[in-house]
Amino acid sequence: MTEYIKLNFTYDFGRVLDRLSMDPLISLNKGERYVLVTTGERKVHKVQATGTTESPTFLIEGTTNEQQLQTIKEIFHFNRSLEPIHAHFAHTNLASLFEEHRGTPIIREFSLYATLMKSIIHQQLNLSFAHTLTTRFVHTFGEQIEGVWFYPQPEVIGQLQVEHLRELQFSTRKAEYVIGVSQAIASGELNLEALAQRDDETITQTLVKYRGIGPWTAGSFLLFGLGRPNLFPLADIGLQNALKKLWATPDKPKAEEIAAHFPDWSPYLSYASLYLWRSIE
DNA sequence: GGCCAGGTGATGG
DNA sequence: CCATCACATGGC
Repeated sequence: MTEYIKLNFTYDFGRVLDRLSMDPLISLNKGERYVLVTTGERKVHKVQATGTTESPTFLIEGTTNEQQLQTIKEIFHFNRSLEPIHAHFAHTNLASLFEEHRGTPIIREFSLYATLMKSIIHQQLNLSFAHTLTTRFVHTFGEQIEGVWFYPQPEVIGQLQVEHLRELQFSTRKAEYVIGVSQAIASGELNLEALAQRDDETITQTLVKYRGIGPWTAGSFLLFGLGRPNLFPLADIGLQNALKKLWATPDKPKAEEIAAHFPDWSPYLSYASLYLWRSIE
């Protein structure tokens, strides 16, 4: 069935498509203003913008129940207004940044498992090679449904040997990480859907017990997997570079120098992170 | 050719 | 507990 959505806040879907188009595994059409969403339930949903940035409306195809519709709304930030966030940053030192990127939402990854796999694969790699590796991973072990690629299921990856991923040019360590985390999920020891109900701190403490998941990856899971609003990954090189540029300093700011602004930016640190990343893309 | 990349775990003090 | 280092490979 097709659902119609109308938002009562500024929302720039063009920017959303620009962002999503950086991921080679996502099918979208900028001209026709739609993206095909591949959820963890292995269903394809078409989300198409029909309105404007100031008066945003959307058509959502392929949902068969209310839960799926809610998932889509959460992925696209349709259920949370951006206005309070812009109002909050209007009187901070990031005001110009937020004005420049007005209406940019946090877009979540399409599945929690995919979030972890993608984050681990992307660790310490330049974006170009990271995309190559992720695409090989999905094309080799994933599944194509209705012409769209889905991430593999954890059961499939959990049964692989390190050599299988080495062939795709994974490092030995990265292969171990990906397989190990997949095994934990496949066995039921690690239940991401249940974990998602807990608070940020509990989720981080649970995830970092697994080899290959450190603070950065846990932060990515919270921010991009769950859309949590108050995350700022201090260790992230991209954010350090973005602030260096914004503040026009010769060196990257130290963690303490960045953290000093957290009181001003909270409880929306995630949006500060997101808009800073945008500023260097 | 050297340094870096949307880090992490192991090691040694 | 903190600083340092190996890891693995492509991009520039």
